[in-house]
Amino acid sequence: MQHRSPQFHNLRALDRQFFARDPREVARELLGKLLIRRHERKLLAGRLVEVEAYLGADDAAAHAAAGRTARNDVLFGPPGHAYVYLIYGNYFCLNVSCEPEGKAGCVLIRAAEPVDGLEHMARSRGLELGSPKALRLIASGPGRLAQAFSITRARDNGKDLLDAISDLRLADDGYTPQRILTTPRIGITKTADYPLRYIVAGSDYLSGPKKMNGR
DNA sequence: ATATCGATTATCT
DNA sequence: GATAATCGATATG
Repeated sequence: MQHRSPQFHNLRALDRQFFARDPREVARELLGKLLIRRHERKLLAGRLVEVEAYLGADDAAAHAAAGRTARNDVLFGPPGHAYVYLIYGNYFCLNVSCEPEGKAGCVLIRAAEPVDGLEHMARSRGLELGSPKALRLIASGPGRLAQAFSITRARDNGKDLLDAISDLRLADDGYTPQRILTTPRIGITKTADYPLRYIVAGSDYLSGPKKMNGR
């Protein structure tokens, strides 16, 4: 018997053209969309509440700024694909490639509200679901989110996130966030003043200090 | 060949 | 609020 979550009514794939645009537009419109993962026969899902745009040569904080390398190759490829990299030797970060093929740009997926597969994600994060704070710790940060969804570079870098068959994808269930705020990006030193972080106002599942979240 | 630096997080004080 | 952990990419000699 297949369990079907009520949140998954009217699930639509996103268009390739949706991602073939400036990362700033894509980032803003990605808020509220679903990240969906199939892992070890489990369905995992989260609603995006925090993302950041990274541009090309004119954005020194972007991995693409120094040009195309083996590491960032996906950023210069077709839009809508996963760019996964290791950060600080400890965690992975998930990005979606943007812009038409040949031009670099991406959106970093920083936080999501857990929607389905909470038990499995909590276990991946080493959390006990009993405590009220556990929900907030599942995917409130790029490293945490990758861990919750079992995302690694070896497993996921380069994957097409629009393929309905893929075990990692982005989809639209028609939900639209009420209010969106922009702030400077978190954790960078170069071009640190660009307001390229987009968050769902008032969400309980954001990363970073409260002052960065409009409170 | 060696040193430094991160698009972070957990665990302290 | 401060710091250790940890390793690949990049800078420096």
